[in-house]
Amino acid sequence: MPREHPIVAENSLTGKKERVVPLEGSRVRMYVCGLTPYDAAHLGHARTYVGFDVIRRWLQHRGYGVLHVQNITDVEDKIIDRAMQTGDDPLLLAERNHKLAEEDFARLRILPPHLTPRVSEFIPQIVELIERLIARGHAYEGKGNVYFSVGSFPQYGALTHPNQEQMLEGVRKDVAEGKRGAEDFALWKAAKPGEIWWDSPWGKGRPGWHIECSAMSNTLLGATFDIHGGGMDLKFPHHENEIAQSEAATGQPFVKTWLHCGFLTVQGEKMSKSLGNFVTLRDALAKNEPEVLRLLFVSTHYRSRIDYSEAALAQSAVVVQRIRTALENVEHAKGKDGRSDVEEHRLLAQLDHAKQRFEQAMDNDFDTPGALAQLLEMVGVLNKMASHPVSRTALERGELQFRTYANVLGVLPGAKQSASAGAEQGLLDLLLQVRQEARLAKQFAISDKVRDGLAALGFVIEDSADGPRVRRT
RNA sequence: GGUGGGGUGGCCGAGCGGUUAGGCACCUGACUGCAGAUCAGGUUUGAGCGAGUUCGACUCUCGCCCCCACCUCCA
Repeated sequence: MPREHPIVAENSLTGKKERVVPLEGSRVRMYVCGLTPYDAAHLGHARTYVGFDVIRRWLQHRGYGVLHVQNITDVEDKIIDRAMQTGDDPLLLAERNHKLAEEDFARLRILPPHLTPRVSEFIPQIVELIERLIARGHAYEGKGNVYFSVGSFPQYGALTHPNQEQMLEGVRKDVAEGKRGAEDFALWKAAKPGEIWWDSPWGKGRPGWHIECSAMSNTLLGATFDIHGGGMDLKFPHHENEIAQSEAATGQPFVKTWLHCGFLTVQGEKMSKSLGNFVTLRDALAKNEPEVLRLLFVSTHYRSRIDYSEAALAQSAVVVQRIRTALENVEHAKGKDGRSDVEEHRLLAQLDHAKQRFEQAMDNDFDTPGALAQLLEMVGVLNKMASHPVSRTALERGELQFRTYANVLGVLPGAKQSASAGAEQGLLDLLLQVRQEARLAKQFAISDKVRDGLAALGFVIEDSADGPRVRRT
């Protein structure tokens, strides 16, 4: 259990930075609004989930036990529409897309949530919650639909402070059957012909949007929990309605800290399926290392907007390569185990300083750009350690520290295939040997021809004090 | 229109009432046959505009301009 609680985070509910102190011991209960998997996951989704992944990793690094629940909204209008078009079973369609998204997220090194509840698995809990809301006078049935009575919950709007007009404009016109207050929203929708349905005390139907998150979080995390997150766009009406449903049903505060991620934009516009300007995560992963995408995401604060572009991605790739090079330099330096000296102590002290500032940055509302700056500071120190060279012990200590913090951001690149295997490796070694001999004989035209030729084939040769190094592009 | 967030050096992007953010790009030097990597240093006397508070503001206050998001489904 952490001895103290150094982390502060900006709570969307209050707009202020608040100390993160778990409601119960050192255990943080976190609910993140997940995907509605009617289609492939795109980079915008990736941004949000990497954001919460880093938050979770930092909480864990600080000694908290995080229970991470992230739902899958597998019963929803868009899924039903899509399934109707293709003739698919809506639940199977959702499950299929979810599996694909899960694979993508895993490749992005996003830690899987501990629980991934589906709406279709929580129908009894949802029905029970709606019944409770009706019993408490916060909901009513009309023509097979059930609505939440916004008027019965005077505290409505704590998160986004919508005015009356907004609440009225915010309602959906197509589900107005049997509705009393224009600002009321659906908890249960009567089934239309051909739609998926479940039996309920109000007839055949399905849950409205919003209610599933209240039912699932209440069942899995309790009436009150620590952190609830999602994209900025979910604040209104989704999260506002969740608060109303949950607090009206339990009479207890719903969530202590609300965290919202900013958007990924393309040329200044939000990346979304409806705008058609999205890049699927799968495509992005086919063209970029996962660490490059993560680095792009963490180089901006989680609440800020990230403008996606090829140029930004290219810049991230350069930084990832810089990290990889530093680790390679350290690896090579380990072979020549130097002496501990004053310089070594100075470098270790610099490393320690960067570590402290990294921690300060992360403690301060998960300031990943600030933390990244310190991580790159460590890269510089590591390179100095590699060229000094210092003792093997110091190198190993430095490397371990660096890896620990790089892992918090999830930007530690995996080793690239150093070269190749079998006969190819033999040919490569032979060419390098011939090139070395040419260099020693000052036959630079020949040695450069070998280097250029190999570069064209994807093998970059870099000469160093202790021989040539091969890197694959 | 309402609500919320923001406008920082060529580009990306933080913190902070006075002390170098960091990266990318570019230039110079060291190292190298050259290149690359790395290190050292430098470039733009940074802060949308105007006014105010202050010994001092990029950081606080007010006004104006502009951008984005939410207000319909949305991560």
